[in-house]
Amino acid sequence: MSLRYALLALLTSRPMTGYDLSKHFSQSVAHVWYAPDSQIYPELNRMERDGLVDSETVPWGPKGTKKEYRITDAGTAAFQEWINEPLVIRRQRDPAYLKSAYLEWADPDAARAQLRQHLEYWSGHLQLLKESRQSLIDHTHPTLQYRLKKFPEEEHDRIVRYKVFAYDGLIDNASAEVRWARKGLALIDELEGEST
Amino acid sequence: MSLRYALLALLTSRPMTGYDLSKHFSQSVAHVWYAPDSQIYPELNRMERDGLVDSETVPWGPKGTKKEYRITDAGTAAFQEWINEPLVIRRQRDPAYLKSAYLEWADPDAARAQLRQHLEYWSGHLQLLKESRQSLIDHTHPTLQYRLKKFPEEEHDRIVRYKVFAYDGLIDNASAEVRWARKGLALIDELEGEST
DNA sequence: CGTCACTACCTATGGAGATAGGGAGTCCCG
DNA sequence: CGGGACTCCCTATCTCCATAGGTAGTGACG
Repeated sequence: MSLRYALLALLTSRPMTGYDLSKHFSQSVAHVWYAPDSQIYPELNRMERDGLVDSETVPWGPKGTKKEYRITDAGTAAFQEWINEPLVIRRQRDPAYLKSAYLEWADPDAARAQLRQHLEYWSGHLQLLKESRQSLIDHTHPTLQYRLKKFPEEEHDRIVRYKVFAYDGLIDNASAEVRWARKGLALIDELEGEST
Repeated sequence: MSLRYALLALLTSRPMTGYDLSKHFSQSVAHVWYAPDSQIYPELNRMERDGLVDSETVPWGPKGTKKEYRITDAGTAAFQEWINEPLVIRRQRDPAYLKSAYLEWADPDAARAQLRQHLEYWSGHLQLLKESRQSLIDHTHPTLQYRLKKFPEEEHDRIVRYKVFAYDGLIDNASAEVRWARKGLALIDELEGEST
């Protein structure tokens, strides 16, 4: 059910089409949550049925139209209720760690390739997270700008600091992954001899 | 499909019943992978159908029987093939971070309760991880003992070090979560005033 | 006027995972 | 010998999520 609230969260900043939301989920917000459009469109329909969002059909070009979704009061209330609810603890289940616990069965070069892959993915991710964090701090983050307009100036610092806090956690996690992969590569070199 | 390989991984140490495997998944191995028995039993049946495991019905008490699963050569081969395959990168998707990015909408006490919950969960988890890591190092880890018996002495250090490496990564992650939760609690105190 | 990247919206399908049960046997303790 | 905790095996159901498609309009470029 988190997808629903992730959508509501985005819609608290401004009205958007399903396509806009989908873009966000595969770009900036993807650090916090991700969903393909095949999940988003049906969910938006359900949310409209449940009265959490309103849709307005707006013209787009000579013949086309698009549906812009706007959060309703009921939607805002539902979002706020969710944010105050106790956490649902998610078991973390990463195949990378499962594999790493049995690396003695692996071909050293395959193991190296995997750790390099892990390193590459998390380094890139870390870079993006750092850039997003910075764009929050200097208020160049696009969604943040829409969001801040809805709040008085004296609230801005508070809003930004919570978001930076979230990114700090994500950055710490990503850094740990990068460190871990590097350590693994060194370990393989030590136990199996230098790479070929 | 990771469940299948997690099961094979455990069965490389010794034959087990579905119940044994289920116990492992909710106890020691739960740090790396988790599955409820409702997933395990059907998967074992499919694995037997696919020839990755053999089952032997052994008597248990006067009337009862139990089915002990043993990995086959085909199973070992499949496991090894999997371990050498490139990683399937998993997007991390933790509702705790989604919520934390919108904490300005939350009631401060609810936010505090959530972070305390996060802190408690990860502190406990961290403790368990550290204990498991130690039991690997001093060879008191139960599954490890079975596993080492199957390998010559000179391999033991290598096997243990890979497992410790996996745990080191998990411990680093859990530590990051603990740090993050503490930082969040301090942030709320700073922004909203001390807790009531 | 064609084509190409992009915007916009949607469906089908299947696997994974969580939750919630059921039913039968064992073993020990009081 | 009865009750309770535990062992053992299994099914049903529902949500989530990923993958892989499909259709139609837009706007810019050559």
